[in-house]
Amino acid sequence: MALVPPKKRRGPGRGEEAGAGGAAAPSPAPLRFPGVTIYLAERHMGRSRRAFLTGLARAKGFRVDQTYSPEVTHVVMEGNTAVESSGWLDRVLGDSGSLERPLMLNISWFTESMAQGKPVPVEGRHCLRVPLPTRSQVDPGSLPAYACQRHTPLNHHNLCFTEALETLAEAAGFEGSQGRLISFRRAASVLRALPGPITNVSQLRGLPCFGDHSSRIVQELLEHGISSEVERVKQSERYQTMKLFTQIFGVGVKTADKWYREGLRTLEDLQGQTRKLNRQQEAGIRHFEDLSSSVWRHEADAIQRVVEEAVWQVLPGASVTLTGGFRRGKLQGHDVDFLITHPVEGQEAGLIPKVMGLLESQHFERELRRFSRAEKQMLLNSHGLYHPEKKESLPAASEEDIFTHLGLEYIAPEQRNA
DNA sequence: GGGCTTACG
DNA sequence: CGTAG
DNA sequence: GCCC
Repeated sequence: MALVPPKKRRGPGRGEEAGAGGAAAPSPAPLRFPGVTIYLAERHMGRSRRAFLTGLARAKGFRVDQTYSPEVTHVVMEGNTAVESSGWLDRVLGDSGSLERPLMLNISWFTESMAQGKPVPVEGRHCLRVPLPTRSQVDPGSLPAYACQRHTPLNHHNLCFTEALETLAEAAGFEGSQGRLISFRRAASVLRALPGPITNVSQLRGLPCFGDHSSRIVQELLEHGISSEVERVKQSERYQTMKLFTQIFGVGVKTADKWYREGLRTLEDLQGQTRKLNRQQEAGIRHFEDLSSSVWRHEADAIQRVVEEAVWQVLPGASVTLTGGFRRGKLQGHDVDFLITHPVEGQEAGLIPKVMGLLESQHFERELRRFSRAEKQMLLNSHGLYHPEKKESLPAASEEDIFTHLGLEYIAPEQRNA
């Protein structure tokens, strides 16, 4: 496995700006969301509104391009119909890239993202509604029955339907119906592999994993834009509580169900009494917020560089590879997975504790410098301590000296696993 | 009506 | 019983 | 719930 080269920071690549007619860009904020490039389709939006929205987004650190290019990840159109959006996309993409199509979104995704000051995860309601009649028929029959025989992109064309089916799968799991769970999941997976949106129930004919129930859900969504069954499930106290509880690290369906039957409903209910939580669950609740906050791809890249540095100090020649969701192209995740290997089998034995120790000592070092600056107004570097106001330098003769000058008790290296 | 991923702590 | 990819 |  090749070593991962230190990645160059991506240039801003704000897209061909400037053009002649573009509204004078008032010093846009630095780009904050690598991996998200917005294109606002002017149709139904109008030039002035488009310029206004562009300025708004750029001020919040979004990249907004004035012309369409393959780098665009999110196309936002005013209005709520995809009837002309697919035609629009066909025109701008030409025959070239059938893969790597951008997300086609209505203005709700844009306004929600502006309100939150960050790109919100794309959900079904953000997608352009697909009208009933249309050409672009999906060719069934040829779709293999196993997901491992199909190409399944992260971004696809049937989010409204897959979300609904995934909800039913999840709810089935909460009721202990593993069979139903897997069936709904397979049906959703099939839709993720289709080359275009389902626009008519007839297109489900012949697709694997689609029986009466899943087909009915899609039909309801096509006809009413909503499925009463799915809505009922999402509203239910049972679903909401089970979802909350099973999100806790260390809590599965069995435990969540037991708690539900005992009448518990909220995280506070769980913390309330000295409930018999095991260590894992206790940590799961304590770090609930942290574990549910999201990590962006560029943050994962930054973490990779940190991990690489530490790993290479301990084991030169080792390779650190990003795996998990980010390897599959996700822009957002809730953890960062690495695979660490070395060409000589066995060399990696015992690596992890060593790397942890190294990172922790780095953390201790960082804390020492932060303490020095914040509490003592002194700058600490490898040469020693410096007081910028008094302009005095305190060369570091020994570590003990530094601790003494900072008024700290000396902490031996083996006690620095912070 | 049986099967629905698998290994590990 | 839980977690992981 | 869907497939065999």
